[in-house]
Amino acid sequence: MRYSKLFAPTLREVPAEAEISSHQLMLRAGMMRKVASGVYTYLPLGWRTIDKISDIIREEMNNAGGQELMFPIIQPAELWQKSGRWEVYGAELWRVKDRHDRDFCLGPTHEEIATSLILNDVNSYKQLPLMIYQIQNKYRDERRPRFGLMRGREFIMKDCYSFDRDDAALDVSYHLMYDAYVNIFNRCGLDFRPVKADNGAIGGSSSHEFMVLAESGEAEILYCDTCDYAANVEIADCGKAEIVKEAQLPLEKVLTPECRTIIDVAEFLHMDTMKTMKALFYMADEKPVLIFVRGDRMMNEIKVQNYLGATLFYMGTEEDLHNAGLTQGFIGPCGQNVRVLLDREVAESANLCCGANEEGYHLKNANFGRDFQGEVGHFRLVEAGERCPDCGGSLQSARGIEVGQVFKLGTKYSISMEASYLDENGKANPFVMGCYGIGVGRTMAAAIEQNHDENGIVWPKAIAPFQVVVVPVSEKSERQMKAANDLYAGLREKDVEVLLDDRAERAGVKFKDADLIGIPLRITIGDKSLDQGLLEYKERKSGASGSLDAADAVSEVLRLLEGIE
RNA sequence: CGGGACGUAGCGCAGCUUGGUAGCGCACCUGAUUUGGGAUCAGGAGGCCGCAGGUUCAAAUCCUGUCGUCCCGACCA
Repeated sequence: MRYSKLFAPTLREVPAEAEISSHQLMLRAGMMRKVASGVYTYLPLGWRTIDKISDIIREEMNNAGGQELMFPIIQPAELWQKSGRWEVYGAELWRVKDRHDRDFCLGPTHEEIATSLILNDVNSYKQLPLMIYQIQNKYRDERRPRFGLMRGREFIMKDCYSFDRDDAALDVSYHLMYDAYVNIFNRCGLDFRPVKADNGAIGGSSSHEFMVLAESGEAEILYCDTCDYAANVEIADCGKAEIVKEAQLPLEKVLTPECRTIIDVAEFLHMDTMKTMKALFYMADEKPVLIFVRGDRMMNEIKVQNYLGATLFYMGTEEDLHNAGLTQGFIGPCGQNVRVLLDREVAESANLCCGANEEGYHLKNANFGRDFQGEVGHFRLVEAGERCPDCGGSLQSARGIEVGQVFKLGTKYSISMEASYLDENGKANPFVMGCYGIGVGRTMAAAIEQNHDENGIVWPKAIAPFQVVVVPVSEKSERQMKAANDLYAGLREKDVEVLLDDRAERAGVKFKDADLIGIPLRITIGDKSLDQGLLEYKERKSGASGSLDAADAVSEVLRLLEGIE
């Protein structure tokens, strides 16, 4: 590509709307432009990288046995009504009507469509396993689109669906995909970690997320410093801490006027917050429930919701609180009429302080079993520094960008959509499914988050829009242009993606742009070195520079490229 | 959806308090001089000041509404 013809409008200044590096750099490097909130045009440079990532994904998916196809974006409401998600998915589902006032949606994901395809065209165990995937735009009417491509309303996703005859076969498919994902993100040059994850709205039995480690990541992960345990904080577990044995003291009711928060109470009674418990009041499918965790801990909504199996789950309003007959600020588990969930730490600790269910009073030395009852479980967020649940090592915290997720769906969709196959005995069984997603644009953004410096993007070679940029210092110098054109032609012949900066710009501008758009290798052609029969190179990432023989430039460049990651 | 902020040229901003009909830097076009890390000078093009009402002789500026955008929280590739 000749730079003079390339449509890549670079910006010197950072657009005010962009907050994080990847968003700023994609705009500055002329890779994309915003059309509406969470909706973007990919310009040629951005699209080339999207293409490179897509190609890597395709190769690995095909190697794992996947077959590419293309589902429609527009999907009829009936399919979603059948699976039950037309109601459950909520406002995020982008609903549209046709001219006959019939309901459709723009696909946020394709479990329904995939299942309905298989339901019609796959009938026998002999056709299994089957793995189908596509790379396509997805639509989610996000409450808050954010950070450019990180969270858009329209985004490019690779989604894959596996159909197997039983759980054991699903295991095989799942691991094939898991390994393919590891390969994909490695090939994209990303520093990432697969972590255990919640299944969320998609449902199913188990799941892993692939997290690219970055400070700007929206997710918090915990990983063990000793073994390979790693999990999203939403579902992270921890090993047991030693409980200091303590004799149970008599229950005592104390006056605590105006002490409505844990901090107030702890200060007023001169005790540590870890000797208190706090009450969280939620509505689960319209029924009130109280969750108690130690005063210094945070409740884990996901774990509680999963435990309750609730679809509608939200923190109770003051009205809900009133209806349940609770006194805000003084809620305790003793003699409680509302359903009580106790974090296991609360059940295991002795002599905690809790609300007395009476305005202005708390109870000291409350003990599980003796003074209060409840369903015990793991209902709190695990924190960095706690014990690894697998090996007892220390858990570390990191932030990550979720670029992919693999799910074991089981029979959730095949049962609701009545998709089954006949086994050897002629008996109908529901397909056992898995689904596997990769955010392609998000992967690109994550790669930039992880690979940039003050001058711009530093692309990993595998996903750079061009591998080499050839920069003649002056486009007016005939011999520079001759050398540049020769090298350009030679590299193209070797299938190297090369950009020839033939613009009538000063060298400084060309260098700045080359750095900004992040081309891994730059070849500079100037009179000084040409006089000695040499060209100059500079590696974007390492900054390493030197000369190479002009007469043998093509093979020298190929050799240099070999050494760049 | 709750909280906060902002909409003035492609991008970054000033002007608004105290109303008088729009300005700066970058980018863009022409010419000259330059030419190895975002050149200099001269000339030029580009804006219904988000939109709609209202107040006023007069509105970018004051008032109301509306739309859009961004950030923080609850949700997810």
